[in-house]
Amino acid sequence: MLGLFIDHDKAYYTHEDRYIEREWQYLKRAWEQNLLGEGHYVVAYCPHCQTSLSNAEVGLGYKEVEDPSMHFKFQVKGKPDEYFVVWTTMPFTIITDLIIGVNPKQDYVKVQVENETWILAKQRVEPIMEILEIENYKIIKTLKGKELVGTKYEYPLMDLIPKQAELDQHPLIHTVVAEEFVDVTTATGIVHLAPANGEDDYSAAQKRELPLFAPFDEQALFTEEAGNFAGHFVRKTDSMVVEELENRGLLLKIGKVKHEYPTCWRSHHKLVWMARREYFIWTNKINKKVMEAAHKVKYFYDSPKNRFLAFLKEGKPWCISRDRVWGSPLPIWVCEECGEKTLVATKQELREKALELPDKDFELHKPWIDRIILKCDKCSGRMVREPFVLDVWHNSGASPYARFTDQEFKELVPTNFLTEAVDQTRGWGNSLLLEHVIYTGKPEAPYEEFLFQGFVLDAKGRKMSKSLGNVLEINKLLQERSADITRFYFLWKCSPIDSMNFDLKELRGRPYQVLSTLYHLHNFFMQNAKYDNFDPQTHTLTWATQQNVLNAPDMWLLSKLQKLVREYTNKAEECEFNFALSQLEDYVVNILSREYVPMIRKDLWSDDPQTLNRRLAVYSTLWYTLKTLVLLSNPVTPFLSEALYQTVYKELDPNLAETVNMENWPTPDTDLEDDALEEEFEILLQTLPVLYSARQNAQLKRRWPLAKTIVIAPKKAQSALKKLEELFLELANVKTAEYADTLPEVDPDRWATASEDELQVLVDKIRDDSLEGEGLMRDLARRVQALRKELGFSPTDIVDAVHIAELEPKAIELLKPFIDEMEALVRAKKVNVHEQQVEIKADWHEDKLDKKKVYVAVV
RNA sequence: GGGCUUGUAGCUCAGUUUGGCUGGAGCGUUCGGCUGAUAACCGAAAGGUCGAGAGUUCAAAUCUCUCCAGGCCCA
Repeated sequence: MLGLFIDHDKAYYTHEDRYIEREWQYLKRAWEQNLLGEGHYVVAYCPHCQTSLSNAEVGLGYKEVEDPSMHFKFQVKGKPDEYFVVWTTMPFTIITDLIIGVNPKQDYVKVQVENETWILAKQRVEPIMEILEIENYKIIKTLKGKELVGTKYEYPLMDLIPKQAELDQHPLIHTVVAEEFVDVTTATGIVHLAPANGEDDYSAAQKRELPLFAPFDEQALFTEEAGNFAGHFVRKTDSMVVEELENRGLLLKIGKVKHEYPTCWRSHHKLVWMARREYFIWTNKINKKVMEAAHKVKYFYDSPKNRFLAFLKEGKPWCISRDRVWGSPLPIWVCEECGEKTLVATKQELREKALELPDKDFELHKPWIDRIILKCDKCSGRMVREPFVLDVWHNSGASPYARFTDQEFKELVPTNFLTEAVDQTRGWGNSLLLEHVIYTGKPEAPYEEFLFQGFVLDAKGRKMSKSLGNVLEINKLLQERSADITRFYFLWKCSPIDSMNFDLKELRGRPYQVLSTLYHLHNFFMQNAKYDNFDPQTHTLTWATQQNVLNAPDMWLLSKLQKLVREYTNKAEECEFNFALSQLEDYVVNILSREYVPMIRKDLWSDDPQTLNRRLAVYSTLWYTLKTLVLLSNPVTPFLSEALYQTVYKELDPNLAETVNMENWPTPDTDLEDDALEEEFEILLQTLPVLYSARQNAQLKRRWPLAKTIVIAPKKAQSALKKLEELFLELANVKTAEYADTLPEVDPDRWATASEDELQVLVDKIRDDSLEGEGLMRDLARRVQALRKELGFSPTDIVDAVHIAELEPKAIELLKPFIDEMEALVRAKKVNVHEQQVEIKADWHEDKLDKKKVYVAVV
């Protein structure tokens, strides 16, 4: 809705067979390189719904629940009186306990309690003793966590679980390990680890290559391997475990605790973490290549780069299997007889190898795909498909190859530029990279540049959410504000990687002003250019140069434009859109609208055929400048650009391309650059406000012409002003100028002054009759102009007569020499001034001039 | 709890990489002015513990450490 170019003919759908077949090619490459295989993964599982939940789903269901709070002890092997003190809210996990963890860097102590020695974190001694209501205890030794590593403990339920007795033979099982994640600020600072029932636990075990002990089935019931606990639902064994520990004298305290714990968002049952059989891409094996590929990408900003690289460096295996119905199937078949596995990556091959096929016309989805039985190459047995579908991130990460043909893939991948929001660091940015490295076998990303963009927040910097009611609805927004102003605001306000506080009020402020000014500049240009029959094909800049009708302001404007094109392009290419747009903003609002237009206004305010070429030169300058601005802003404001292109540029030059999008990107023209001239204008534009300030100090309106100004400035500034004197005098509305190095001796009462830095400007306060008359004429002309506009005349209309009444005789006298000039200025055939309101064909309008009433009428 | 990141005027942002003069801009506010492209514009004024604290240094918004608060991702 905000404007996108989409090639609908090239749309791709990840559920189509041809996409799936090509996606499978990635898996095939992984399979061939031994990068795809079976493993275990600890997932959140809802025992009621009998399904695993994604992380996002887990996040949905945090609730306060009640759980057992069990303090217990593990006896140190060979030391009947020495124990590790441990706390858990899930007693059932003692069944799958394999190791206990301490933090290597933290202090632990041995505490004498009656005849026993207990080991726990130093800082937890007091709170734990309080909980256990033990008053007499003595710290007898302090040691670092790492000193405990390797200590073997007696696994308490060995007699009930024969498999645990078997595992106990392993040198690392039932020993203390060191893990940074162990927190010594809560509980006892010692954790027991059940790798089958916790993610941290699992990775700690995997790191040490421990065998997995996961004695439960798909329904979360303990299997025979769990010995006495077999057949029970895992969580139901909590109380059994508590009882067994108590019988063995290992239970210290059993209570209840309320805490935040994830529950199933559907059934509200407490989730259980369980190791389940899954398929993995062993990206850890190709981490070096992945890192090399990632380092070659340009990210434009350091923070998203650091974040992406840090994430990739973890090199975690990618679990790609999902237990769902919808999704692209995992194309792995397993032999029921010999356990042989095969990966089949095309429909054709499936047909060839099949023992059984579904209907003639099947698609590559459940349930059809599960009905395909293959013949085992090894033993000719029946092979059935692994029931998994693929992680959706695998689908999207496969797009570079899957969506294109081989030829297109060769030509278009790696692509130049991709952009996504920062949350896609672990999403698309990652999956695209991993799959491409696997597919090509090369340390190369499928994108050369990747811009990770920040999030949009509400005006106060809060996350947008339905519950807060601060969600911005784009449809509503677009009813009131254009897509372009929204786009401009997005890119202009802040760096694309920062999160952005979106404020409607702000959008209506400066962004509106910039676009509105650009639009009105075109209006202004069209009004005048059409009136003078400007023809862009004939009246080019080259023509204007040849006719010698380009003046300093035009050349200054054009020089500044080249700088803008260069800077804007550079910033945009670096994705510093906010800086690019603030350059554009400055050029449109300040340089062009506020500074250039007043410089050429007088040239345009004339019908004189003698000066037509000068006016045409201004139009050629504006044509070139405005068109360049429209092209620069086109990526940001495509609708406005197109509208202006059609109604202004194509209107005056029908030979132009069909759309603004067919135009080339502007490049700076060094021939038009003039640093010296820019410097001179810089001085002029610094001097004028000082002069205006001096005027203001003496209450001398800008409309009133003054006799003389004296500028005290460094030599360089003096010469610049002398060079641009005609323009300076006109903009200053002063008849003559003098320049000095130091303040001359003048009558301080006669001269108004203002200064800034090395610059001081004096203006002559004394106005003779002629200056007063001209000033009065311009005051009155201003009133007439306002009235003309109010009455609906267009600027080019010529009115029959203008009447001004209730003027003093002296004023009428002063005005006389300037009536002709006023007639030209207000475009009237005749200007009449009266002492009283006379009978005329039009209505009199009251106005105020320096607190006195005047009456104006236009016929 | 971990990683990345942000904190500068009433608001929105520059400036921090490479320490250096009195910390800037736009918007907003107040007063005055200007305006036949403009919903604009010009002049002046008020407005700052540069998130807090400590350290390094002749010198810190800028470098280091700790803390506080916000954001994203993960746990």
